[in-house]
Amino acid sequence: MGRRKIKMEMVQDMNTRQVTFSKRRTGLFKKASELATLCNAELGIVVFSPGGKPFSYGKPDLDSVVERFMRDDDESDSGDEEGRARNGPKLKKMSERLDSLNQEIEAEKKRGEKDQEKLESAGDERFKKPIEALTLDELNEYKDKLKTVHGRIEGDAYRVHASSCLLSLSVKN
Amino acid sequence: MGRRKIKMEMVQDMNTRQVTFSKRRTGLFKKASELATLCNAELGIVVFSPGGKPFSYGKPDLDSVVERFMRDDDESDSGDEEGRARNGPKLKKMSERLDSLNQEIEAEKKRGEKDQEKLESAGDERFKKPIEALTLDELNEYKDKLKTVHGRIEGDAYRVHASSCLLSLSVKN
DNA sequence: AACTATTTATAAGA
DNA sequence: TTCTTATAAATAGTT
Repeated sequence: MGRRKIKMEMVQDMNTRQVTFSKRRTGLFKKASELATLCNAELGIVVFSPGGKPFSYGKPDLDSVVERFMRDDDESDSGDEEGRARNGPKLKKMSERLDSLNQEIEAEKKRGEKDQEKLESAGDERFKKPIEALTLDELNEYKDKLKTVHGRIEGDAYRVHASSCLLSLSVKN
Repeated sequence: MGRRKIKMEMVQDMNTRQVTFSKRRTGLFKKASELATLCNAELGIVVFSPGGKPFSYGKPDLDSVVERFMRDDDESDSGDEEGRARNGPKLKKMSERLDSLNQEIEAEKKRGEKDQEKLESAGDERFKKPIEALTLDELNEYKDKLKTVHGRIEGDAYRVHASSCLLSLSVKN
């Protein structure tokens, strides 16, 4: 659709890839809003840029669309394509999902305990209380401490840890 | 993009609208898969046709994208447009969401009790035990009974009732 | 479901 | 990042 046809494979040059993402994300959201308007359809989109930043579009809003989809029992015609579409996290799958999150949380709690031991020996006594009792601010501090203790933590694994703890907190109210 | 330019407003003719939806949904999903491929990006889309049928696309799959988005703390650049994009149901909002669902569940339980009274007087004793103790199969039977008792139940309200009960069950494990 | 005349999206380049 | 423009791609109306 441009000066020349391009191969449908990941754009190698990082710069070009970012530019392509930017342009095409804009185009995709525009198409989405047109579809929503022309057909009075509800829809939601979530995209992560190559850099990991989240973008979203929703009509009337993402939450309601996702919720409606979750609630819908299993009878969706799903799209397909290379990255297969699926019958989303329908109700039945919600429990599996929650289970898996809880397992993650449990696992991370244990890891957290080990980290705490290291922290204690590092002299900081503030984080001895159970992780559920920490405030969000404290959790952020804790996060930084953990980074120090771990030395070099790969971003992804760390993110899971932190978000699992946060989720634990929010679920418990 | 066609024989002539069209106004960006809901297509009036039902038939044309359905055709437009079909063509454009296909186009949208194709654009999505191209974006995902070219930029190695994760993305998920959910759309409801004018007839209310759900369609979805996801790479690697819708679940993981939605989950990742939910976990992501608040720092998303969100898109915009007429149907505003939002910072989705981020972690903090998850608890509110759960609260609201729980309230729904509580309300529906009470309604369920009244229904049960009617059911009892209708002679069926099987559903006296607390709703949490019912199996999914029993719940489905119960569902059908309720339909009978209620006479004519509007689809949407009923759907909320049923899914709330199911969610309640799954959340309790 | 296929076919095109047109409108749109966009790859390069500035 | 924003704009320009040559070209590829999507699609509105038609068959």
